Amino acid sequence: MTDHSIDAEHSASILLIDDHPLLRKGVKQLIELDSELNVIAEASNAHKGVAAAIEFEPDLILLDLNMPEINGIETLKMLRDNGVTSRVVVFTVSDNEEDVVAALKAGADGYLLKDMEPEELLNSLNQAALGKMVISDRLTTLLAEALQNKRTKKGPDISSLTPREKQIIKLISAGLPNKLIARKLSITEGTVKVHVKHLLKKLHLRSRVEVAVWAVQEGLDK
Amino acid sequence: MTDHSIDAEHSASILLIDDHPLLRKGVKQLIELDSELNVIAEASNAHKGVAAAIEFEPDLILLDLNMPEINGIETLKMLRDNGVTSRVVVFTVSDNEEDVVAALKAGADGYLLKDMEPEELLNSLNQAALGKMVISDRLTTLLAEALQNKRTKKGPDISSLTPREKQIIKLISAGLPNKLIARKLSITEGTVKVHVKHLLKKLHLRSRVEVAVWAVQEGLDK
DNA sequence: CCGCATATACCTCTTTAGAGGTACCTCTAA
DNA sequence: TTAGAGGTACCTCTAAAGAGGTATATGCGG
Repeated sequence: MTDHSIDAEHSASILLIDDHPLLRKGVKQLIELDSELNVIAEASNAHKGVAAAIEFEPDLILLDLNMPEINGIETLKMLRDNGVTSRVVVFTVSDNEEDVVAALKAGADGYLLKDMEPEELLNSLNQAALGKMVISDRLTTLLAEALQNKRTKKGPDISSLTPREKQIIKLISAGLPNKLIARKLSITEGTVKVHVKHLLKKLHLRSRVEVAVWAVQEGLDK
Repeated sequence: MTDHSIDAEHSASILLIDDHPLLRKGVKQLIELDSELNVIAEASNAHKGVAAAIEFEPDLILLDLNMPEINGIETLKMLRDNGVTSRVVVFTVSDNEEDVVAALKAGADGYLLKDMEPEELLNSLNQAALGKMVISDRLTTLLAEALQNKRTKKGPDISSLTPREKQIIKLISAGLPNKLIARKLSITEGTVKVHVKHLLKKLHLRSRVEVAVWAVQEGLDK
């Protein structure tokens, strides 16, 4: 019994989703070299991956793009639609611009190429587990060009928000707790929580703090 | 039994701190006309006021400035030092610039003059209860001048923060929960909570959301 | 007319945040 | 050398936040 429950505080749990068993094996062995990282589950396709993500709630999901039937982008959307809030890092051989942009727009928290150095991969995964966006260095130029061409700068999509939700965002950004928001709008706190929940899902954000920061940066807080 | 527990969600509790019994009586009668506002306690001096604030945890505190022995500004500082996070609105006859600036720098959430119209007072108190800063109209010019003369624009004081606390602020602004902050700094979640607690007290803020918004607006989030 | 989106309400449940306290260690200034 | 500030750790306790579910009323476009 190697139940190191104390380590639970400090080691990040990882779910691998990739259709190549050999690659999963290799990545798993590599990751196990790092005491801060821990592979808690593996999945060979989108359906199994989503199920595993829901069951194990990993801190981090390593997701392959080129999978049969359902590709990585679709898998990522399925994960988000099923309420999975784990950090998702795409791990693929494709340095195709469309793939990179599509993954990031779909809410990926990172995009790593499979030909990177093992030490670099471990380092990147640690950063990702800590909430940092990780992108392979080779992609920076590509990303810069993608941003120049299309002003796709919007991560979250404001247009999908209802008037009520925009109203809630302003109040969150003013630092008000749900109870005060409820009083101000003359609705119950429970209803405010529903709106906040919807907001987080639509914007692919993880907490009201991220909503507030995003709103202030986008100038939506007034 | 008139236990309108349902109204508790919607009516703001108020503590009056003023050394004039007659004025307290008058204000209380006025406030009781508004079903959204409810005077739950009164105090005639600073000590009783602080004790009452700790005991009743009112949503809003109406605070007189000109009191014998301990004045309103000192009372306000005592309240904050004792962990009272209620909204505090100064209610006084003084339109003296030093008083206004001192009250606001000490963390007052409003500054209302006693010669204002009753309806206006009720309206202002409702706004204050909802988290809005309320200032009597007559003071706007005065405030503008005060800001021109001294660049006293800093509400919270950044200089009092330790390096560790500034570090925590950046991570909060990045949207990280305490657990991830702890991992990133290789300390325990409990210790992170201690730092956050100190931050909130020093900056006179009420939640990590307010910290994040403030940091982003001040450009401290990087 | 139906189906869908929106807004509201209420419910349970778990996790996160925050207040309060004690304690220990290190460094520095009085 | 002592006192204080800063950082860390751990403890309990309450409140807030968020996920999940069900349900009702309204308005609007097919």
